[in-house]
Amino acid sequence: MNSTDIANRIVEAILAQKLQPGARLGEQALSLLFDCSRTLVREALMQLAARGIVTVSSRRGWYVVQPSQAEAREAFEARRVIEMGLIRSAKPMAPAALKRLTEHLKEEQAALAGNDVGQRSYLLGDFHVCLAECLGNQLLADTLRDFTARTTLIAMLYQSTHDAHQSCAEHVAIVAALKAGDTAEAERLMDQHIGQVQAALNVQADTDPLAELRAALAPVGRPAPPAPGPRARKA
Amino acid sequence: MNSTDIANRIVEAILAQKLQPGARLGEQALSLLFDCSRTLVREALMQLAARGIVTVSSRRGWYVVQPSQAEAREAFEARRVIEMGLIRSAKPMAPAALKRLTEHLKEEQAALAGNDVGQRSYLLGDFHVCLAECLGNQLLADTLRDFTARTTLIAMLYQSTHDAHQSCAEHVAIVAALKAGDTAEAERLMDQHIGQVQAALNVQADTDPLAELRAALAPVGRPAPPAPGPRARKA
DNA sequence: CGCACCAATCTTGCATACAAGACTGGCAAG
DNA sequence: CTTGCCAGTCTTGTATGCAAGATTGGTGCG
Repeated sequence: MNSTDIANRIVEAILAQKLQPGARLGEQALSLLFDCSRTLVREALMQLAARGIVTVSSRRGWYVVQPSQAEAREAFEARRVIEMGLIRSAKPMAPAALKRLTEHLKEEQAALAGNDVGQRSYLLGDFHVCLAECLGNQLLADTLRDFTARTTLIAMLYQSTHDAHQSCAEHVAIVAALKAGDTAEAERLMDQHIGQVQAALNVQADTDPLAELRAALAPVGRPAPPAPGPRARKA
Repeated sequence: MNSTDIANRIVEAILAQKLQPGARLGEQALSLLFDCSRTLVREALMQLAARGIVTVSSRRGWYVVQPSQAEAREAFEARRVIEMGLIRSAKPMAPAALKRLTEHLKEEQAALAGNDVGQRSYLLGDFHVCLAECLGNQLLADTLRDFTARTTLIAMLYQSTHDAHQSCAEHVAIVAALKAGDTAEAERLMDQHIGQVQAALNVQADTDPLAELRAALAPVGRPAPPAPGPRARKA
């Protein structure tokens, strides 16, 4: 169990939505959990900080990042740029690569049939990483994994209502287009797909900095109280 | 002087071609240099390892990465995908952003006039980072910085013969196209530019694993001895 | 002369100790 | 009741110590 393993475990937990944005990652707690010294935990957290997945507040603690609205926009924009560009410049895919993607889609569908929300979330995100690998670029695949972790956190933070079944169907359509050699169509579908995911975010927060608190503190069984209008400050 | 500062210093040194690929980065040497304990150096190196800029060989030492041919291809491909996609999806640029790019071009030209090869290399690479920032995506800009460090190392490793003056002229043309609002032309120019840089690599090494040694050990004042043909092994 | 072996040395891997900032809860003064 | 203060506790920040693998240079044997 070295520091890279610990970092990977944390990333996987995020991809499976088992770690919320803002979750505390205490050095001692992790060292107990992984049965090692704080040194290794610290090294893992440092690596994740370099990848923009956790942040450290001086002498206060380590936390899973909570992307702001602007960062959320950048993350989706980045994924759109990379994935569309990747498809655009793709050469015809090898049969083995297509087979692997098809296998992945099967796994997604199996997870949708089951009850494991974590596995479902993980596979839906991993599709994009898998696609990058199949298109022949491990470097971009690794980059996309980090960006996917970020968008997963964003989806949790902004209470995305995106439907997993729809996502999977879109993945299927993308692979079908690739299989047919129609990269232009695949690119269009990918653009639409990322747009769908992004559009599902609940972005009311951009005019109401207390939205998160308000939602969290809303009385149970009733919808959150509406945000007071700008005039309310003077009332 | 914290670990992030140390990491940044190392990245800057690479971008300025002051650290060769394969350069040894001993923990103790760096701790002496930066007047701190090995702990901080180690954290910095861990961050850089997570970003793919250094590697560690167990109990042997830390080294600046030496990208393979395949990794070189991936790095250029990744930059092409990101930068072209970024330009393609660019909205018309703000005057302030265009001003900043123009300033940058001036700096490049000043460096070309001067003798500081490090500054020259740094600015030529930083243009791309700067462009990404001006196009409004800090996340991709940071990603590109790491990829640029990588391609800089590749250029050193494969003895690129690319001309700095030509690169700068191409940057000028790209900014001109952006200023004119002609993103299609800018995209085309960027594609061509990255292609030029990539094409300047001396890729004879792919059939001759000893190319590096042969070049390094060539008698001064004469070109490197030609690689013996495949038959030479039997001779 | 060549080769295997071994000790000395160097380097990282990991744990632990201690220092110092940040937060919490209680207590007392207003 | 509110507010300011202070001690106790928790958490990270940094250095250092020791263990163990890797390398190297020398030495003795064949």
